[in-house]
Amino acid sequence: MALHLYNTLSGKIEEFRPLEDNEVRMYACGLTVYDYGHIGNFRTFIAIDVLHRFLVQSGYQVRHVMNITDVDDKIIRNSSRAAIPVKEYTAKFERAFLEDTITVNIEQPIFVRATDHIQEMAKFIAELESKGFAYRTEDGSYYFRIAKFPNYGKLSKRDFAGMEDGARVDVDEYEKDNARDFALWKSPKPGEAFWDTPIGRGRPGWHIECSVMSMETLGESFDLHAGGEDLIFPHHENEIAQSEALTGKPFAHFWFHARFLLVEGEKMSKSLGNFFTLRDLVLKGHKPSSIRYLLSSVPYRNQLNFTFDGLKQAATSVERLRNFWLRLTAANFSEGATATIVQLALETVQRMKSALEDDLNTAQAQAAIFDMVRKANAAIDNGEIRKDDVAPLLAAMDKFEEIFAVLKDDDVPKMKSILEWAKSAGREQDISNELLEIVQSGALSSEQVNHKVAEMEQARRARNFSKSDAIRAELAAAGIIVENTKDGVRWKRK
RNA sequence: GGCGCGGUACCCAAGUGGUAAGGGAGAGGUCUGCAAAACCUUUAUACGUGGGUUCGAUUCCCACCCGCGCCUCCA
Repeated sequence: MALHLYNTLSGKIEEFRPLEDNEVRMYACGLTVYDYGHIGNFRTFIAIDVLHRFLVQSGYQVRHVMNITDVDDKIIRNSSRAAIPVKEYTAKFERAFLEDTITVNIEQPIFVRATDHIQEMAKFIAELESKGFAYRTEDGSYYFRIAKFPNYGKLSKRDFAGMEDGARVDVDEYEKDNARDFALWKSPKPGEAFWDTPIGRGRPGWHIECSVMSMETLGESFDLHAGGEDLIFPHHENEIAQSEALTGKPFAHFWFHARFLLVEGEKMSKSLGNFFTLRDLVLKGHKPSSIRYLLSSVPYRNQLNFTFDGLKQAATSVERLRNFWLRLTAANFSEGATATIVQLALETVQRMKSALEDDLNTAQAQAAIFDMVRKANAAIDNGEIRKDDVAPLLAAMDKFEEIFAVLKDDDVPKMKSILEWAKSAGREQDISNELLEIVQSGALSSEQVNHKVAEMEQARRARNFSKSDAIRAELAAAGIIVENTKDGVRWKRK
């Protein structure tokens, strides 16, 4: 079997084959930086990241470009309201977005910024105009002429054939030839930000940036284009129209769309009060690893119901996996190997691979690792695991980690920096006690903890339990949990 | 109205034409100075409702009910 993905363009699950043998060129629509990224954004970005990571794991060279939209109507409006330049307005959110991608362990793509490509966009539009696909209106805006592009609608499966030029005229857009024609370039209204270009003053329409930047970085035809499901129409449909009108070649071959999530069973919206940015959740004391785990646990084409209960469950699940990893690395096993265990590890790797090859079925991949963990834990208890079994089991865990990226415990420093941000951004009132407690567990260095734990062990061996309990309590207060297992003592941060 | 997706145990959530993965939670037990971790057992006569096809359907078809998405900005 090989990787099979649902392709929005064909409406079917297809085998994914890159245009060039070993290289995958993919482009993803990133964030419009007029605000902080919310969990819906990150559900999509994590789905794309899982794809990226799995392609790498499958042996491909991956060239993954993600755009940052740093000019659009909302940005223009908000920045002019705040009376600050566009660039200054977006810089803050752009920085936050880049930090957030690191917070949830997104394998870094090549980021490209819309405002760095304005001149290329103008050139692109000029070429479209010379080929008759674009026209200029009286105010200096440019529109794409849909009637010239017969395939319009092929991605979103819409039929525009019945639409004649001028058949329906939108009163607000009286300058357009056809109501469906979309903006390539917008002339500035008084006071609005603009760029000077050979096609005049103005700013790009929403869709043009992705056509320009993807073709510039990946070529006229590339393998895969990704985004949230809402982008299918009009954004991606329009990108196809512009791009293929210009080049006459197929644009992206695969179209990958992640489904919207629900929050507590309802559509996320500010008015319902269930709208959360990534930072909101961390401030409430939720670990980035829990968030990532929950967001990746439901296959990307299924609706995911994001709940706080689910977030707690995710935290426990991650904990279970981390505990197993610790147990495996800490315990002393006898010499030799047990064939059934080695076999189990190999089967698990295979199960994960098959699951992910099946349109990235993350739920099944997770089920596979949990099956292994349960069986291996039981085997450890029964003394059936020996030294040479550890490496294959760890290898399976590593394969899992390469995709899901939740086992490595670096939550505390990440949460700490978000805590610092909150203080500097005037969000003190949103800092929860849970967050403070977790961050506090990072206060003691590992050396300090090791020292205390050794002291505690000494007291325990001397059966001085009042002293050992006192140390245990002291460490617990500092957010350190000490565990005495059959295999010896170990500790972890809360 | 057009196009599309889904309704599976207490919760989250896979999946299959032959009678239901996984996680969480609950209950009981083992281990343990305490705590934690771990393990074992247990928790869906059954997959929205009603029909149909079939030897057999949760899985296919039809209708209905409910939820969700796109059709204007939105991951």
